[in-house]
Amino acid sequence: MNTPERLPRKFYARSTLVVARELLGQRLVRIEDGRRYSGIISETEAYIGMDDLGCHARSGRTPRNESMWGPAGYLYVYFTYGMHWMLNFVTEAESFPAAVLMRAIIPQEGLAEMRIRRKNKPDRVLTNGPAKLCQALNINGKLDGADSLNNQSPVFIEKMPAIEDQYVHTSPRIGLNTVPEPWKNKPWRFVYSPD
DNA sequence: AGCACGATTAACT
DNA sequence: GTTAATCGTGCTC
Repeated sequence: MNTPERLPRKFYARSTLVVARELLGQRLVRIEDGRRYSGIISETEAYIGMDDLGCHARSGRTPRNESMWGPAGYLYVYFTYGMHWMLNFVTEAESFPAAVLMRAIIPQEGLAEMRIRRKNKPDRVLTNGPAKLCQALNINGKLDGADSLNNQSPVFIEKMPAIEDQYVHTSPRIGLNTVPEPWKNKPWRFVYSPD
């Protein structure tokens, strides 16, 4: 069986909405101590530029959101709610701040270790949230600003067959409680529902 | 220096 | 359905 290729940088250097849609069905991989932990991406959200008032880039370039201005395919990992990490892949042209948030994956490899990291919660809630998948894959701020296309990268995405539109739906982004319209209800969340 | 709140989660009623 | 946990960040004074 062939080793899947990683998505090329050109994949990420496009419209964030297209990248967020097409990342559904692709395989998120975390390598740690030579072991693989992975899952199929099943939920994403797009955050697009300084004009998007739901995006961290809205308040300009700061140490926290610096990675969003970097090259496509780099990681933007940030800390929130005093306890949670979130994983994003940077998109579009360098110096344009945009990224796709990983909101859920369907676990594939490394389930046993994921269960331990997730406190033996039921499998159905192992990686069905942005902070949950970071916990299961042990993703934290040390990975912020890393290039997922570097050969040594411990986090990257492997190419898998595209998902048909029939299995995809969109909705407003989650958790933007105090974000004004029209940004609050932009249908920039993408969900892959198999079956 | 102080403060309000967050791209959430888990544990409640 | 509601709410506590928990603290870095950005904004105001």
